[in-house]
Amino acid sequence: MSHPTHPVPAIVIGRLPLYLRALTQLVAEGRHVTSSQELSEKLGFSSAQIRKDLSYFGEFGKQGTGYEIEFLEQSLKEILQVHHVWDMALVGAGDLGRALANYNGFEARGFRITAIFDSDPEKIGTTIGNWNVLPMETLCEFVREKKIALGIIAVPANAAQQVADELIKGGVRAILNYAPTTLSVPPKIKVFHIDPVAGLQSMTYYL
Amino acid sequence: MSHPTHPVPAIVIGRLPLYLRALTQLVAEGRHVTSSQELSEKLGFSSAQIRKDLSYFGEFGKQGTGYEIEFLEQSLKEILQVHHVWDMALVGAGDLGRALANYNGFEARGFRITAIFDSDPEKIGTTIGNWNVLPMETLCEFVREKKIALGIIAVPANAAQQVADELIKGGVRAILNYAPTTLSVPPKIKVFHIDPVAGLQSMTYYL
DNA sequence: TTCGCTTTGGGAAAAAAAGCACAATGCTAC
DNA sequence: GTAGCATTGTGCTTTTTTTCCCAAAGCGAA
Repeated sequence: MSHPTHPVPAIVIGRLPLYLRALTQLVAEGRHVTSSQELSEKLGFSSAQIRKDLSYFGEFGKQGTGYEIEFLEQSLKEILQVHHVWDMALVGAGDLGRALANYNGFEARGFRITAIFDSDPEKIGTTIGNWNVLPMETLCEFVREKKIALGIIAVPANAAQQVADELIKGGVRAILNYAPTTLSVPPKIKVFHIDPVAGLQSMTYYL
Repeated sequence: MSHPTHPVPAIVIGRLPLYLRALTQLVAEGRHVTSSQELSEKLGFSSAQIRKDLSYFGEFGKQGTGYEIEFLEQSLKEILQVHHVWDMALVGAGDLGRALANYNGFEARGFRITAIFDSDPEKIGTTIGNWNVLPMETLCEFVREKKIALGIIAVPANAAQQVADELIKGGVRAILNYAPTTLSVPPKIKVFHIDPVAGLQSMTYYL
């Protein structure tokens, strides 16, 4: 059952993709059954935590045996709604945008870049991978037209808020933000922020 | 005072870089004083949480007034040890490695790429930005020689563990991992993992 | 100076998250 | 069939994290 009656803590949702990633890796190794204990060792969470997280969504395991990997994998994909592929609009055709466009790890995990936008006339019309870089002015309409729910921001910090506003105007409901700045968005819009420097800084504290 | 007697929760350390980023932004806007209330609105944490987080390290504010921005910024930099610049070894000269090498947001925030390594003979010797791509075989010795404490892994998932082992053998103490796989490392080694797809997947749950 | 407004720092309370421990159950070997 | 071992799901406990709240203190106006 993938429709819990009680709300699931966001911190639990944040771990599910990691469980899913580990399961997919096990499938690739030809494995069929695993246990919370094994996942615990692979991922560094306690086995009790893994079992409790999964139990928010139903019963997936067999006592004495563990979890049937393909079944749990499929269940998690449905819970996270990545059993079908999401279209995404990528904004920013700089080095980072190019790296994201050429990254071929999206599709297998439920995502696909549908178009790339940039405001630089030098870049508009150029080709990255299989895409033509489109002008920023067409972003909002494109997103609305194609009912795209996800946007990726890969522009400098000072342009990020403006891009976010355009994406949201077009109807995007979640944003993956690579710009090192906090975005201000309506409460319904989800934002996931990637800031490698923040990660580095929290590690150097310990050195 | 930046030497707490009691250990500070890791979750608090994880927020400090975000406070620092916001403060740097305020400085750039020419501001001199702020409050936990203002930071709260900018960052989306409660003001009480911000005050309590800072109070682990001492008293930085003035009652009735708030925080002197430059002073708090400098204090946080010292706490996080990013008041001086850290050298980093980047492994992987693919699209992502190139994007990281060309990213110019590292240095201002306390980090600098010192060398780039790859195992592909086609890439070794080529130039990325100001760097020559060096052969993987020289990684361990280079890191040891130059006493580099930080490594960035930007290689495919199936090569990541091997690269991590080499970095650690050379003496690296923290790793920024872009490969979509969990690394197994000794307990003293810090790992910060960046997986955009995991972020996307935790957002699609809510859509 | 005094009043009124503002804001911090931190003790205490509340809420959230994690861990413990075990009954229930399944598998395998004999 | 039964003994022995493994593993889940979950109620309960403990720990961690967040929030609440207010005394103390700074500032500016009169």
